Amino acid sequence: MSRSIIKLRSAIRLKEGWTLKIGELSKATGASIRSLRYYEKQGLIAPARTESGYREYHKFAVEQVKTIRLYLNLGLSTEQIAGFLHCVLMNKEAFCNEVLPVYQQKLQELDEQIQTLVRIRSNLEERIQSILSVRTDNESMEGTNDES
Amino acid sequence: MSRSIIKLRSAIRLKEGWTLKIGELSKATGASIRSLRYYEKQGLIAPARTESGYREYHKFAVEQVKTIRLYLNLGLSTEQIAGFLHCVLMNKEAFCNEVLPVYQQKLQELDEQIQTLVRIRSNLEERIQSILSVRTDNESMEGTNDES
DNA sequence: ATTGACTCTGACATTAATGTCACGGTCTAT
DNA sequence: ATAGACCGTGACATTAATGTCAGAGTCAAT
Repeated sequence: MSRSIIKLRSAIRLKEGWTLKIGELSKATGASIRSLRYYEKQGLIAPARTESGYREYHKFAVEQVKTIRLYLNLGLSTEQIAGFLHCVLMNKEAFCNEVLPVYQQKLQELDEQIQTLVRIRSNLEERIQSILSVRTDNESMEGTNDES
Repeated sequence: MSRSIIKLRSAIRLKEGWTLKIGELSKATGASIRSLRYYEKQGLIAPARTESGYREYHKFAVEQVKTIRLYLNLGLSTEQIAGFLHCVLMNKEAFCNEVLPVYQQKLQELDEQIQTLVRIRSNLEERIQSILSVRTDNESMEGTNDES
């Protein structure tokens, strides 16, 4: 079909670097192709499409995806990220009012999780010490039977 | 069919309290019926069956289930628990050699998880402080156009 | 006998991001 | 035009314990 149009598009893409295909974006960002498609389904990124259906990412998508991954690494969900991504891509984070409440909620969740883990850790530590002290006692009275 | 046998069995159960049905065990332990069946499938508990197929738990099963839940609350998996449950039900924990390595591995996992969460927490805290300080700066410049 | 409470099994759902596979279309260099 | 690399969609899997439902059988009291 319209070969000439496709060739023109290709020439532009190659010469000016305006767009990336999904594999190129994946390499540029470290996100897997699978993840890039997932981010799109979650409404975090909306690439254009070529006539043949290929995703066509603007070069700014590289920074956009890196930003998404930064927030994911903070433990935020794609849904939470979707709530302020549009703003933070255009402004400094501090000027996006949606960010702070999400951060503060996440901070509270983290504190609860840490507290839980630390409590379990203490319990476990005590039990280990208890076992070790019994072992020490028994070593000092050589002659008793260990069992599994 | 053999009504007399069933009646005899029932009489024994009621008079001596030798066995519990699953609902009774559930109430006695706080574990849901669903969970009790799950523990059985995971090999943690093996109730007898009546002629009609009902689970028939020995009264010691109450302590057994409470023990299982104690270990689950320490974050151990049913598979790990299965590895030493038999021993700890008959001996003191300290005499079961399978326990300590599991505890130590779990302790290490906990330390890693806590470390990760604390790291994320610090990052988040910094970002929150950064946003708050920007907000404060802007408030104090109310009406001025100066910028540093 | 009937009823209501209890039990049985088996199956599907839950959470969230990612991996992986199958099958088929597109692009590009030869 | 053909091969090989790339891309598309859709589906299933992953983890672990638990919830929930459906359909059917059992028990006990009337």
